[in-house]
This record gives sequence, structure tokens and C-alpha cells, in this order.
Amino acid sequence: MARPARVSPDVILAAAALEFAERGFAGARVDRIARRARVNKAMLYYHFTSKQALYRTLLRRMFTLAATRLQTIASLDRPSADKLDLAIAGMASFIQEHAVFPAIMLREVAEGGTHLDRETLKALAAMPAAVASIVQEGVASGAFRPVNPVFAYFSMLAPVLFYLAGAPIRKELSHLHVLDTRALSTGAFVRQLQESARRSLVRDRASSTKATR
Amino acid sequence: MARPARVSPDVILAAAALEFAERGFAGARVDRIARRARVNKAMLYYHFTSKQALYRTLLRRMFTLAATRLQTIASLDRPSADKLDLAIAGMASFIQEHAVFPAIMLREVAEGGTHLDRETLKALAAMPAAVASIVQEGVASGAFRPVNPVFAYFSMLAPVLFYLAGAPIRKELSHLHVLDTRALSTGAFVRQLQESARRSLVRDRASSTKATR
DNA sequence: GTCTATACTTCGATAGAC
DNA sequence: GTCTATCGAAGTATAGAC
Repeated sequence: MARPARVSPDVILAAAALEFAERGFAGARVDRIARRARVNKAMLYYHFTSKQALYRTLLRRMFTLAATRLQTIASLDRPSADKLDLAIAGMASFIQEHAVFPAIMLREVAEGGTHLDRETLKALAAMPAAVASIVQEGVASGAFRPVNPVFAYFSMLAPVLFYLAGAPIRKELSHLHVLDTRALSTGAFVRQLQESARRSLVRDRASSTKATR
Repeated sequence: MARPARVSPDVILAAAALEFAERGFAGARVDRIARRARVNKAMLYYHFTSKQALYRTLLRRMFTLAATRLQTIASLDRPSADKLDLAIAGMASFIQEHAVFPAIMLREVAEGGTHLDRETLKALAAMPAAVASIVQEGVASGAFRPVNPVFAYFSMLAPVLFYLAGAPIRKELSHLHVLDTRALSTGAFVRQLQESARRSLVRDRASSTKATR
């Protein structure tokens, strides 16, 4: 972490992540990305052919990283309900490691995938697929009530994304005394979400409050 | 609807809604908004002093409209659980009337409220406040288990926004044969979400499957 | 209130030296 | 691989006639 190898492409990608998260594709400035990466613009275009190519590379990476984590959880040999907890907590911790992720994800959903190529879209789709596979397994085994697995994905992960993406705006609101954020911690939110997911999906009365982590 | 009064400001706002939803604040083009509104650019600047002023006016309107609908539901003399159902269905139907809303909301959350003034931020904050008041009432009356009302807002409404904002990308994915969307209807999603909300919040066994609408 | 023409700025991308 | 200088396109906003 202390001034590492400084391989240009990775430094540029890191800078691009910040810029695209803060401003979106259209609002991002190539000049700013280059400056943030302490690289000049020509260097950036040497490694990535265009602003769009840089954007796609970044998003493919992030989506793949997130999807892989969910797939790993889905493949565990554990009760479906536990895997649900793990998926929620896993996404939250993924975001804490990659703070830019929620903003990028929200923006790209709003954008309708306009700037993405086929491969990047596939990487994106792997996220709902992984969560849906957990739910499907639970439904098939009778552990969960019959629900649509894709709907369940949205019910569980959209709140995490939205809540964490909303941190800056909540800060602004609390600064304007429009919202009291004192009772809001990420850990507490994750736990409430896990409990809600269990209650809404698990069939029997084994809805233990003990959240798996 | 058949070629109405053609009051410029409203026509411009409608065109701006489409453009901002599709491209975001930075990606939106004033030229395009003017063309869509069949008004020339100078006219647009005559009614709204700048691109930003237009954006703020639009968002303040939409947020106020959405928040008012939720507040109306919150003030009903009905069981808290029913109001929950109504809030979910109300937001879904609001979005069906204002298809641009989810994209605009997602973008602005990602943006961190950068382009908004105090009044517009207050209008935005009224949405979680309305839903939170329903939940708080339910918790206070003992109908709901003790939960954080703001967290509950995110758990219920983020899925609706995210799911409906994701329609274009799902279409793209289904076109690329990456996702099967045949089992996905908005109505079914809303019903599953209502049932999930009841199960996750209602204390006793009165979790009727009968969704109120 | 409505329009045309244009001033001024910023941005993505590249040429070409080292 | 790295840099400076710059081109051409596109963008917001306005001046000024009607």
C-alpha cells in the first residue's frame, strides 16, 4: 500500500473509478482522470483507446469481482437461509472495500446499459444469477416459500446498494437538519435486512435472529 | 391530451424529464430538450435561467408529487400493514404514470444531491419521512416488530425503484439471451414485495396474503 | 414572447518529438 | 513508454431583431 509498483493501467483504473462514480460517464472528464492518476492524457489514451473503452474495462472488472463473490457464497455447502445472510453481508462488505461500486451501479442501471458491450453486460447479469440460484435452491428444497428468485434478488440487494449509495445525500440532509442520521449504522442496516429476508422467505419457525457473518 | 394548451414551461419540463432521465444532468443536452419540446433554445432560457435551474425545477416537482402521494397514504385511517401495501403499490403506480422517475432518482442518489438546492433536497427527504412514519406508527402500536423505520423505507422502496429502473437493461439482457424475463411482471413483483414486507414486519400471524390495492 | 445567429468555453482525441 | 501542444467538434448561453 505504501507507494506500490505504480503500473499505469491500474493507477488509471483506480482514478477512473473515482471520477466515474462521482460524475457518471458523461460528466467524467478524461483530463481529471489523468490528473488524478498522475499521468498525462496521452498516456491514458495509450493504455485505453477511448473514454468508453476505459469505462467498459472498469465496469467489467467491478461486476466480475462482485459476481464472483456472490457465486462463491452460492456454492457453499450451507443452508439456503445462511447463504442469504452471507450474500447480503457479502455485498455490504464488498461495497466497503469498493466504495465506488454503488454509485457506478446505480448510474449504469439508470443509463440502461447504453455504454456497455456484451461481455460487460454478461458480467453484470451474473450478480442476479448468483443470488437467484441461492433462492431457487431454497425454494426447491422447501426451505423457502415459493417466490420468484429474480424478484428476491431485487428485494435483498437493491436496499444495500441504494442505502450505501445514499450516504452522501444523507450527510447533506443531516447537515441541513432535515434528517437525523444518528440511529443509522451500516451494520445495523445489514442485520435488519438479513432478519427481514429470513422472515420473508423461510417457511418454518426457525427464523433465528442470529445473523450469520 | 389531444394537442393541449401548449404552455411552453410545461412542455419544456416534460421534454426535460425525458432527456434528464435518459442521459443524466451532465449528459443531457439543452439543444435536445428544446427540440423535443418543439421550442427553440432561446425560449427555453427565457423560461428557465439555466440548465441547472431547469433541472432543479423538474426534480422538485417530481419529488413533491411522489412524497405527497406517500403522505396521503400515511395519513389514512387504516391498519399500518395495509398502509405498507398501499405505499408499495402507490410508488409502483406513481412510476407507471411517471416512467422517468426511477432513472432520475437513481441518478440523483448516485450524484449525492450535488445539483440540488435546499428546497429540492427537502422535497426528496419527504419520501423516506412519509414511509418511516407509517412504520413508526406500526411499531408504536405493536403491530410491527421493532425496526428502524428509515431502514424499512429502503427495504421496501429501493427494490421498486431499482426493479423498474432496470427495465431497459433487462430488455437488453433478454435480447442477448442472458436473462429470461418471461416470469417477470410488475404486478407480480409488487405482490411479492408486499407479502415480503408484511412477513418481515408484522408481529402476529395475521400476515394475510390478500394484498391491498 | 419568439426566433436566428453567434460568442465563448470545454472536451475528447491525436500528432509528433523524445 | 512518455510528454507537450493543439485540432476540431460540441456544448451552454446570449445578443439583438421582430
